[in-house]
Amino acid sequence: MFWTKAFIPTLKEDPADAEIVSHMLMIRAGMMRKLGAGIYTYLPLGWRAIRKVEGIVREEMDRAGAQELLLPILSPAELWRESGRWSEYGKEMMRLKDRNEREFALGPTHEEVITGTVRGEVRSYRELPVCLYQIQTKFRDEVRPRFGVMRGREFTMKDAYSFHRDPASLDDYYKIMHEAYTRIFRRCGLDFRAVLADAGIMGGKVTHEFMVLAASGESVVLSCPAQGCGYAATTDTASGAIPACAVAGDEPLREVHTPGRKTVEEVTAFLKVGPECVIKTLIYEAAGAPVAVLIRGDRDVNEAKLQNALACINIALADEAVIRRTTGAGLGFAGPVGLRGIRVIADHTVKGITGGVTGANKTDYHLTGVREGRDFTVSGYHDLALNREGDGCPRCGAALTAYRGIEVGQIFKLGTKYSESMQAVFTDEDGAAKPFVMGCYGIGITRTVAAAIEQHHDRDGIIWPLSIAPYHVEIIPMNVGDEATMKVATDLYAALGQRGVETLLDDRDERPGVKFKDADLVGIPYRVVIGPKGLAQGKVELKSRGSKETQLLALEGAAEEIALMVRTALDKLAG
RNA sequence: CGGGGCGUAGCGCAGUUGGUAGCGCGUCUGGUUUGGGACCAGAAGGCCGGCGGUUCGAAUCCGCCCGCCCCGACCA
Repeated sequence: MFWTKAFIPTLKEDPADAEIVSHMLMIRAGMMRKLGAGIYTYLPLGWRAIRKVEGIVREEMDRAGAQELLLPILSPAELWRESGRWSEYGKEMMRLKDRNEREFALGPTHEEVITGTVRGEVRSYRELPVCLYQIQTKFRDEVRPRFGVMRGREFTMKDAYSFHRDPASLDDYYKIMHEAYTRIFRRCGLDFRAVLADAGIMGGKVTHEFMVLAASGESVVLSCPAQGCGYAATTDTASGAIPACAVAGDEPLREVHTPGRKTVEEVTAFLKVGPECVIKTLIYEAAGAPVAVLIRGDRDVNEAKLQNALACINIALADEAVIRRTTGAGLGFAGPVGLRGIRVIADHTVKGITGGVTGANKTDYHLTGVREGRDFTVSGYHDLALNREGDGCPRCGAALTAYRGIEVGQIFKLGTKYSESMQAVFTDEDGAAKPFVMGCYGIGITRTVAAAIEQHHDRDGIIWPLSIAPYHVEIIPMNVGDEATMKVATDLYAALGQRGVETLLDDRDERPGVKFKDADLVGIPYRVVIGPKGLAQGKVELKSRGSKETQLLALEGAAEEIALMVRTALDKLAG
């Protein structure tokens, strides 16, 4: 491609509304433009990078035995009612009505559609396992779209669904997919980790997220530094030993006046005790019913764990009216002692507390000297705490360390959640109708591109991994007015093209500085400068983006040499 | 949805006693330049987010709406 013919609108300045590097660079390098919050137009350069990632994903999915198909974006509400997610999915799902007031969803994910597709078509265990995938646009009405393509409302995703005869077959295939994902992200040139995760609304128990390591990542991973342990999990799902606190004195239960002290911070400052003495009491609403959740005052509740403990997806902190109704007190004075007519569950950190501080269920009063077991009991203890750095590894006990990551993929063992609710069954060897055992496997394509930029850039711009770069080589003729220079440039361009090297030739009549700046910004891995310095010796200058040194290549055979370099580097990434 | 901020030329921004709008970059023309975002001269480009109000007069004051960004609860 010749730059003068290409649509690559680069910008000198950072866009005002971009916060993170990948977002700024994708705009500045002319890869995309914003149309609305979380909605982007992909310009040719951005689209090429996206298609590179898609290509790698396709190759690896095919290698793993999956077959590509294309499901519709628009799906009737009926299908979602079958699985229960029409109501369960909540506001995140984009919904619309047709002219006859029939309801539809814009697919945020496709378990229902694929299950509806396979159901009735795959009838025998002999046809299993089967895995189908698509690369397609997904819609999610995110509460807060942000960070460019990282959290968009419309984004490209690869989603695969596998159907199995039994859990053992799913287990085998899950491993194959795990391996395929590892190959994909390695080929994309990413530094990543597979970590244990929470299944959330997808259902199922076993799931891993693939995290690209980046300080700008929205996910936090807790991992075990101990040699040979290997435990790593997102904070949504991580468990870990929380250090016990010294048991406070065994004072009698006493009511104290704590006017206006609502938060743990205010109460502990007022009573001159540590936050670990407080039994924090949060009133949640789970499927409309209030639940009191207790946790030690120095800890926070992990809502993903709470959802699992309550087996309820729609949970939220109750508003003040509900709190008043259930506790008889204003916000900030709830406590488990004497709390009636409401389910009370607690995190393990609450067990055995003596001399504790809790709300008195009476506005402006707290209780001190509270003893678990004597003054109150709970209906169950669960792991509800948000773990953090320093907590003990659940496998080996070593202190966990934390790092941030961008979630680019997730694989799930769904089990029979969808096949059962949607009556998708096959006939097994014994003649019995059984629900498919399912797995599903997602990759955020557009997010992967952004993650790659987060990991590969410098002050001047993007430094593409060769495998996903929009072009392999950029040729910069120093003086486009000079016939000899242009002859060398266009000959090299043609020779590289013949050898399958994707090349961009910056034939703009611009000063060198402008072209160099844009070349750095756009980040094509190899740059060939054709100018008087080299030509005087019959040579061209080759430089890798991101490296300082330039090497001179003899004009003769330059195309051959560059093509070989590109091929070798790509092969190396492909493993 | 709650809290904070912003909407003025393609992009980045200025614009306070209220008097019909400016700077830098980019674009176009001409010239001089040409190894890391050149210089000179000239030019084009604005329903000042929208609607309503106050006023002789509104980018500026008031109200409502829309859009965008950031901070808190979600997920590929």
